[in-house]
Amino acid sequence: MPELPEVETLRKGFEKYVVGHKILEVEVRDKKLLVGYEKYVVGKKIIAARRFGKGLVIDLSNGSSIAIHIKLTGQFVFRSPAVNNLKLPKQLIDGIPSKFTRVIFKFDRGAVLYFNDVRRFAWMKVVPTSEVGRLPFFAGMGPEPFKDLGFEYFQTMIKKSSGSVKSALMDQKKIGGVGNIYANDALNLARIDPRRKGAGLSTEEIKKLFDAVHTVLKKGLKYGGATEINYVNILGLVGQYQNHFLVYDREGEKCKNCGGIIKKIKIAGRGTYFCPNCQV
DNA sequence: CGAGGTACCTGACAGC
DNA sequence: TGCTGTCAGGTACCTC
Repeated sequence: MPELPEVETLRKGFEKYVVGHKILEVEVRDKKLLVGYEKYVVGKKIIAARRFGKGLVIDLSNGSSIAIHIKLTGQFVFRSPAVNNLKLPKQLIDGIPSKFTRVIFKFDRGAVLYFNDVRRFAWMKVVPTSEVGRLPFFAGMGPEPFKDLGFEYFQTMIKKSSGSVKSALMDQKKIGGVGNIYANDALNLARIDPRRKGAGLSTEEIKKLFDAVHTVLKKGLKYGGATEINYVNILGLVGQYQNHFLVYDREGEKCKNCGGIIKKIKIAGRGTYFCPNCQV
């Protein structure tokens, strides 16, 4: 699912292919998105693509930005004469535009950016670039791995949380960017039972977890993210991290660490996978 | 304030 | 075949 590695992979794609293009036309097919804001983006050039946690920010040449959260099923797929000449592997999503295409950005030089979203959970907001940080989602977000998440803060945060350690990892207000997949895998790598209360973890365990969070996110980035439902990068290609899950979506299979059988339970309403044998 | 539950939305899939 | 029910996941919002 779109978590830090997936959104970062998408952001890199924007940087490589979309930045520099000028928006000539916007076709909004879903009335929930961008309606009334077309005038702020048409005729403007895309100058940067930034990421905050699982959020994406596209900066425009007129001092406006498009803040985006692709939620569960949002996809951005870029096409241009140059991209069409690339020899892309046969894992392309098919049918763009499709009935799930919600917005189409038409650029100069024959380029097009499709925004697809099956479940329509995604949001897209146009705001002055200087005010992106005031949008509630960004304003409330905690520090994020590889950026400003320090161990001292992480340790304090985990120890004072009253719920399960897994819920704490997934709380965007506590840490930005970690979702269900990477929380499950990080806890397996740190050999910690996801049901445990954060307050009950030792400093040593918290250090292992801190390192594990970074390790699994890095691995996710290396494989271009995970495609569980329909995440794709800017070219429409699926990620590969799902082939390297430690425990996520592997109920009944063997733990890669100890060979124990992976179990699935629910924690705070979320599917939770762990190895009862080595995660204690 | 914090943590848990649920709505949001729709396709996939299991079971009848 | 086709219908019904359940599940999935990130966040907003409500409730305790």
